[in-house]
This record gives sequence, structure tokens and C-alpha cells, in this order.
Amino acid sequence: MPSALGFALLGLLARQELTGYEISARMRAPIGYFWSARHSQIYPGLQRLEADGLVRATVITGPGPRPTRRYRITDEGRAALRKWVTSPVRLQPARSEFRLRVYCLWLVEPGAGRTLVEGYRSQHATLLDEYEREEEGWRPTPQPGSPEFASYATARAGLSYERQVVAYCDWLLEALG
Amino acid sequence: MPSALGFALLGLLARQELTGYEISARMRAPIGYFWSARHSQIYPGLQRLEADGLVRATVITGPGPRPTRRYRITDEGRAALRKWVTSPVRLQPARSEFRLRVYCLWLVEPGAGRTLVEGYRSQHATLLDEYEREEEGWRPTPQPGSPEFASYATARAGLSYERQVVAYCDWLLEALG
DNA sequence: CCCAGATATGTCAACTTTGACATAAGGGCA
DNA sequence: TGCCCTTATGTCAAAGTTGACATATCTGGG
Repeated sequence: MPSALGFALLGLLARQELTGYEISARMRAPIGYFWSARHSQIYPGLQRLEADGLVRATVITGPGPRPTRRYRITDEGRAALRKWVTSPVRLQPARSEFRLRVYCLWLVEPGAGRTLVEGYRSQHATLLDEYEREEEGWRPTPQPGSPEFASYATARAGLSYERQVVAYCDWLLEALG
Repeated sequence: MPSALGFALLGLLARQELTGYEISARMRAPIGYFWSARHSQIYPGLQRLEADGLVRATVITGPGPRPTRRYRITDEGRAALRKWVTSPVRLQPARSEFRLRVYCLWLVEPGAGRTLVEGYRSQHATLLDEYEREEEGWRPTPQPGSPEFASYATARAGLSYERQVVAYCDWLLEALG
């Protein structure tokens, strides 16, 4: 069974055929909103999926040092993805460097603490802006069950998360006085 | 310079001396709320910090197959931690298996989709309960600048996050009809 | 007294992720 | 024509993470 990375690739390919480079581009947006991978993971990942029969590649003409390969999901790949989507969710281990820093805030001067929180806030305020624009692009709201609705729902998830982060930073800045 | 794991260990040891096992226990709570590590990472991590002179160990009597080592942070360790806390934050790559599944929701039957979201919601509703109890334990609100305030602030972060997750799941269930 | 289970510290192989390095075709510009 | 930048596909070593395995002591029950 593929790893989470493999399912991220399958999730993209279930919507349309793509080359490795096109997948790389989508790792910024929209996939980048909830999963990340460098191209050094993507190309071997695609080869692995092909070896497992979950995708099939056709060589097309294109630039670059090596032949361009366009990947298409197979029936087997689609079935594996469908099965994974509804398989039991395991709680992911929390890993937030920012919260870890907040836990150590008492060690540093108040001003330096504020600077930390403000910096984090501004990064996420930028992301919030992006999600707001992204969400506005989904008017009218797509029909549940459609790929468009799934995209819209993930954008809403990002929006919800970033709003919460910014609100938390505001609370913390207020509490720090 | 230590990794994030190293700073998580230092962040705990900056508050009090601890053995590897005690650190393991705190990886469930409260550190587990924002950083995770297995004991197979913790013991080598502590050895590494000791080799770098950031912590010092004293052997104490205790149970177990090997001598128990109690770790104490050094001045150098405290300085390294303090420097790290306010160093520039790099945006962490997003990696949410749940959101990835939501992106693929269109592939499965509506009922199976609802089950997925409901399962995720219930896990986070449980966490939300924990954070609510945790936060109630911090009355009256600790003074900013104290270690207690830092603990309180991380509990608030968890509370804020889990509330948001549950609210999002409710929205999604509603939207799915 | 003996066994089971909890306590406690460690190692190891496998897998994931990152960042650096490599490389060749095509386009724009001096 | 020559050079640099972008496009595009890959490899590799190092670091981080997980899950399984190992093992010795202490505690409580039969």
C-alpha cells in the first residue's frame, strides 16, 4: 500500500493526467495547502506507483534533459485511493514548532516574545488572504459530491485554520500586554 | 545546533531536571499537545545534547536494566534555547492527512464520506474536552513572563485549534447534507 | 516462591523528508 | 554567436521518525 505521499499523488491524478513537473507545481497550490513534497520525492514516488500498477506513464515530447512522462491513474489506483479515503483515520502526532516556542516564551524578554508572535501572525495573515481569494473563486458553491466541492471544502479548511491562527496570535499579543 | 526535537527536550529541562522516562511521560502531556517523540528518539536525543554540552547527566539509583540518568540543562543549553525561541520562524510545510482525504471525498459514496468526517470530528472533540479541562486548571490566569503563563498559552492554542477543527467538521457535515 | 505485568533504558532496520548536486533543452538578450 | 535563466527530470547523502526488538528490575497476586 502506498504511503500518504503516494495517495497525495493519486489524489491529483484521479482528477487529471499530469507530468511530474505539473504535480510539482500543484504542490504549491492547491495540494500545498494540506500536503507538501519536493520534486526529489515526487519523481521516485511516481515511479513507485507505476511499479505497483497504480498509475501508467506515456512518454510525450517536451523540454528537459530526460523524456517527459505523463501519468494517468489506473482502475487499480483509483480503487486503492477510494479504499484509503474512508479507511480509519489515525490521529496524527502534533508537531508545531511555534507552539513549542510559545512554551519557552518565559525564557526571553517580553519584546522578543512579541516579535516572535508578530512574525508568525504576519505569515499566517498572508496565507489567510490567499485562502480568502481562493474561496471567493468558488462562487456559486459547487455541488457536494463533485471534485469542485472537494476543492472548495479543502479551501474552507485552510481558511478556517488560518483565521484561527491569526485570532490566537491576537489573543496572545493582547495577553502579553 | 540541535534539531526541533533537541529544543523540545531543552524546553522541558529548562523548567526542571528530568530523566528520560519522565520526559517520555511528558510527551503525552503537556508536550504531546504540540510536539511528539517516541522514547527511541528521546534517549539518543538526550545523549546527543549531553555530547554537545547542552545538558549534564547524573546517575541516580532507580529501577530498570540500566542506570537511570537525570538530566539538567547547562547554561550553554539555556542560552542555545533562548536564542532559538526568538530566531526567525520558517513556515512549516502543511501535512494533514484528513484534508488530503477531504480533497478526494468526491470519489466515495456520500455515506462513507460522512463516516470519515464524523470519525475525525469525534477524535478531536475528545481532545477539545481535554484542553478545556486543562485550561480550567489555569485559574487564575498566570502572570505573563512566567513558565506557568507559557503553559497556559499553549493550552489555549490547543483549545483554539481543536474548537476550530470541530466547527469545521460540523460545517462540512452540514454542507454534505 | 514463581510468574505476570509495569517500570525503565536502550538499539536497530525501515521508511520519510530535506537539501544539494547534476544535467540537457529552449528562450531571451547582448 | 555566446551566455544566462528557466524549464524539467532525475539521483544521492544526511537527518528525522516509526515500530519492533531487547532486557533488567521492581511490585503484586496466586
